[in-house]
Amino acid sequence: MELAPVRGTATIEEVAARAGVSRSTVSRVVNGSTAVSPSALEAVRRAIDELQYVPNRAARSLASRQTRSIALVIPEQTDRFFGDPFFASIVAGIGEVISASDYVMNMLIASDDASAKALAYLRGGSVDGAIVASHHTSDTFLERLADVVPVVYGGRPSRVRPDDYYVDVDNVEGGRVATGYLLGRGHRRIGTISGPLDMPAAIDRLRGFREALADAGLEPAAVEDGDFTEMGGALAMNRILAAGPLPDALFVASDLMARGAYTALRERGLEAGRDIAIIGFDDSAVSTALHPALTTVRQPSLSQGRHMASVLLDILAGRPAVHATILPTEVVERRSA
Amino acid sequence: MELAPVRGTATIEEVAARAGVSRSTVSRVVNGSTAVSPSALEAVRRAIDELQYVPNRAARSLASRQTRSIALVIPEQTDRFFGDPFFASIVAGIGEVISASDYVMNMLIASDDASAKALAYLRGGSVDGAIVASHHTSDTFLERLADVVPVVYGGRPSRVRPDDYYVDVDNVEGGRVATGYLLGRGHRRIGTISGPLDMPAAIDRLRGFREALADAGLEPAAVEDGDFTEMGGALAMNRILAAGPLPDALFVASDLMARGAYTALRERGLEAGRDIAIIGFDDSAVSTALHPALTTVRQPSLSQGRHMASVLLDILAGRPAVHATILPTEVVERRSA
DNA sequence: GTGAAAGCGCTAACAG
DNA sequence: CTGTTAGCGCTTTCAC
Repeated sequence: MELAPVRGTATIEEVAARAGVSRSTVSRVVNGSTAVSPSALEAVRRAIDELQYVPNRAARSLASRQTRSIALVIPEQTDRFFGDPFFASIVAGIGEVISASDYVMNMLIASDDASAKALAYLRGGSVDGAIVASHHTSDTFLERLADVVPVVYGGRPSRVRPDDYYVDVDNVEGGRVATGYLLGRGHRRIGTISGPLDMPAAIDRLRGFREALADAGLEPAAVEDGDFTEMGGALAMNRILAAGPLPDALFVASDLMARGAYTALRERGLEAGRDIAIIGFDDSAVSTALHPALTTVRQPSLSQGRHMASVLLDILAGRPAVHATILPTEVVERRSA
Repeated sequence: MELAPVRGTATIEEVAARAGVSRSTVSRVVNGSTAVSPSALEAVRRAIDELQYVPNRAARSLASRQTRSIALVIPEQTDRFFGDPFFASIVAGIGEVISASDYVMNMLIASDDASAKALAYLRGGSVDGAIVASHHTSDTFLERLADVVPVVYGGRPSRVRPDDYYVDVDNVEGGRVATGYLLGRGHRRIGTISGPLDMPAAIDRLRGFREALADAGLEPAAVEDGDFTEMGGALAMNRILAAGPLPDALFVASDLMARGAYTALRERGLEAGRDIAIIGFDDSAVSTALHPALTTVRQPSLSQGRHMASVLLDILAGRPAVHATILPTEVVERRSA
C-alpha cells in the first residue's frame, strides 16, 4: 500500500532538469551563492516557482549538518507559562528576530516530566541552538543542554559558567530602586511579596529589597513568597494581612502577583494606593489593566527577547557574541504608590 | 577549520560495531521491532547506553519519510494567544497526549505576517501532521495546509470540507443554554458581548443567543463585539453602558471578556451579580478569580486538546479517525448570575 | 561559472 | 533472526 499522498514533492533534481542545469547550480541558487550566472539564476528561479519547490528540510540538515531551527525551551508548567504576560513579551521579542532570519523556532514546554524527552530531542540534532526562557535551580537537565548545542539563557543562570551566554535585567538594582521609591514616598513599614526562591530573578529582587531597607536602617515588615503567580500573590497577601498590622507599602516582585494582591485586599475592603502603597515589577499589560493602575518597575521584556535571539544568531553565525547582556529597569509611576 | 564540536555524535554504525551486529539490527532495536534475538537486543541496548546514542533525526526522517513531529499552528498574535487561558488548556491537553507518544510538538505562532514562512516550513516536510488551534475566516493559508499534511482543526473551520477533521464544542447550544439560563432567572432585557465575527466559535455562540431570545419572543438588548480579549470586553461593556439603560443580564462569550466587563462596570460603581447578571463562557481560571465568581458555560478545553491530539495520532497511524468530534458544554453556576 | 561524485546517518526491502 | 544493498534529497569538495 502506498503511503500518504506525496506532498510539496518537487525535488532538486526535478528543478534542475526543468531549468536545464545541474543539481549543484540549483543548490547554489537556493542557498544564495553569488557564483551563478544571471541566465542560470533566472532559469532556476522560474523552475522553482513553477514547481513550487520547497527544499526538503531533512535532506538539507543531513547534508549540511545544520537544521536552521532553534529551540525555545520553557522550563515551566503550561499554565504558569501562559498565565504570565512576561512570557508573552519574551516570546514575541524572540519571535520577531527569529522570523526575520531564516531560522524557525520550536517551542518546547519542558516541565519536569517531559524533560528527558526534550533533552533527547535536543541531542538528536534537531536544532542548531536553544534559548532557555526561564530558570529554576532545580532544572538540572538544562546544565547538560549547553554541552550539546549553543544556549542563550533568559535571566542569569543559577550557576554562571564562564562561557555561558545570557540576557538579563538588573534585578538586584530593580528591587533596590523599587524599595527606594517607596522609601522616598515616606513609607517606613515596607514588606515584599517575592517570587519563588529557586529562581535567580526572585532571589535578586529580594536581595535588592533587603539591601535598600538595610541601607535605610530598616527591617522588612513582611516577606512572603508569591510564586510569581496571581493566586500565589493573593495567598501571600492574605498571609501578610493575617500576620498583623497592615504595612505601609509593599514591593511585589511581579505585576501578576500584584493583581492577586489587589484581589486579596479588595476582599477586605482595602485598596491599593489608598490603604497601602504597592509597587510591582514587569510593567506588563496587567499593570495598566489594574485599578488603580499599578506603579511598577519596568523591565524591557520584549527587548530582552530580541536580545536573546540576536545573541544566539550571532553565535550560530560565528560572529562574536556578548556573554552577559544586562538591560536597565526604571520605575513607572502610576496610582498605586 | 572544524565545525562546532561534535555533539551526541555516536552513529548507528558505531553502535553496531560495538554491539557486534549490523546496522539493521541496531535500527530494529531502536524502532522496537520484535524480530531481534534477546542476546542481540541486550548487546545493542548496552552499546546505546554506553555511547549515549541518540538517532539523528534528519537522517531518520530522510530515510523513513516521517518526521515524528507535528505542528501546533496558532493563527493568532502572540499577545492574544498568551492572554487567553483558553489556549493554555488547549495546549496542555494536546501536549499531554503528544508527549505520551513518540512525537514531538512544534508550536508555530503564525500571525499573518509570518504565515508564508510557516507554510513553507510545513511544506518543507518538517512535520507529519498539524493541529490548527483556532480559526479565522481570513486565514486563507490554512486552507492550503490540509493539502500538504493531515490537519486537525480546533473548532469547526469556517468552510468544512468533507474530509476535514475537527474537534469542537457545540457553541450554538452553549450560547442557547447560557441565554436560557438567564431567561430562567427571570431576566428579559438581555444583551451579549460576542467574540470577533470572523471566528466560527463567536458566530455560533451569538447565533445560540439570538435563537434562544427569539424562541422567547424577545429582542437582544445589546450586541457588541468584544474581540475575545479583556480590553475588548471592557470597551464593549462601555459601549453598552453608554448606549442607554443597563440591560438586566449579559451573555459574555468568553471569560476573559467578562473580566474586562467587570472592570468597566466597577469603574461606574456597578457590580456583576448585583446590578447586572453576567454569564461567561469557558470556565477558565479567570472565572473563579473574578469577584464575584463568574457564572459561566463550561467548555472542556483540556479535553478538547486531548481529543485533537489523539485524532491526529489516529490519522498518522492509519487508524480510523473521527471527522467531527463535538464536546458538550454545561452551565456552571456561581455568583454573577 | 558549472557539473560529477561522494557522502550525511538512517530505514527498508530483500536474501539468506 | 540477521546482514547486504539501495537509496531518501540535499550539500559540498573537486575538477574542469
